Amino acid sequence: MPEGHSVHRIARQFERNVVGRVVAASSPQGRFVEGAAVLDGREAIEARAVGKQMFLAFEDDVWLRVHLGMYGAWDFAGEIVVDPTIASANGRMGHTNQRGTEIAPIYDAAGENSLSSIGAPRRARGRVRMSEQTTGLGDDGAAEDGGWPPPVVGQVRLRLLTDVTCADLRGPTACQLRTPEEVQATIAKLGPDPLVDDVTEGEERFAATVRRKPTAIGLLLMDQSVVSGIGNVFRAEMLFRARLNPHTPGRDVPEETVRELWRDWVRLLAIGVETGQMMTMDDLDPEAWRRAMAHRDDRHWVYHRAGLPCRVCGTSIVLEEMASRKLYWCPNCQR
DNA sequence: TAATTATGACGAC
DNA sequence: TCGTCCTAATTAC
Repeated sequence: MPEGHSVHRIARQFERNVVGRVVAASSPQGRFVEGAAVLDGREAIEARAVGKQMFLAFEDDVWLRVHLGMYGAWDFAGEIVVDPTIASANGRMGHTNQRGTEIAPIYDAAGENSLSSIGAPRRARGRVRMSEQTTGLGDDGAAEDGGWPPPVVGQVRLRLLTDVTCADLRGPTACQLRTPEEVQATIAKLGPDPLVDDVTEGEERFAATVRRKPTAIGLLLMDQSVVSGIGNVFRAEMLFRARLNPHTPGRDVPEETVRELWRDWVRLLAIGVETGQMMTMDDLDPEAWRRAMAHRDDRHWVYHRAGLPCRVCGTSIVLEEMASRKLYWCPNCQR
């Protein structure tokens, strides 16, 4: 269930571990057999993330488009080269379960220590799930059942295998082959992504769009044609950080506030890509930061805090449905 | 063991 | 505004 930061991290994993290699592709689940057959034996050329979508280019202009939707995830296994940028925040790579507990760290080749945070990319042996969910792999994170390739567990739509790395895709909303033109068309419909587009241009585009719409800002932030990569968590948090009422029509949001929203997204996305977590409470003292990183419940201003006192004013956080998604906000702070 | 939940998005009314 | 699709962890019973 990733928002934009996760998809960018996944694309980096593909760049590190799959791009430049020939893949063996299969669809153990059986629902992408024809597509996998086309990919099989091709070299991966490029990995690109835009908003919540990832595009993998293969030889001969064959592109794979993947959208994880609510439940999708990539599981990496085998020898995994870890991007030092990605590994830096936690000192090791891994993702969090619902409680925010670090799980499935990658272990080094000796299977002993988790990766250190500094230095060149390193090879590791183990597994990593590229989403925010727990893997059920166990806390030791080891994939030491010996066999290669790893046994298929559950519903694997697509398996991409290099000589040393295994990437399993499960539960995606979209997994399809596309032509370069189709990829371009898809990307063209998306709003600016701070990690793809020039941030200044992005700000102009975002501000111009928002300022001419009568639609509630709470809806606009989730609209991928307005801005790419924001999901339900970042939406709620950004609105609180801006002290903005989610129901304010886009065109009524002060220009400077709209621009501040964009700049906030630039900042939060960068933090998200570095840490792998949606840390929306910055300006914390070291102890509070540690707590926030360790426990998901300590990480947000309003998300998932219905009925709890606002961290700023004590008012009970409201939960309401907006376009059939849960929206959390403080009716006192966000006027 | 079953029900619930989830960080998405699309299409039919 | 609904229903639908996709999967697995967590919670309820």
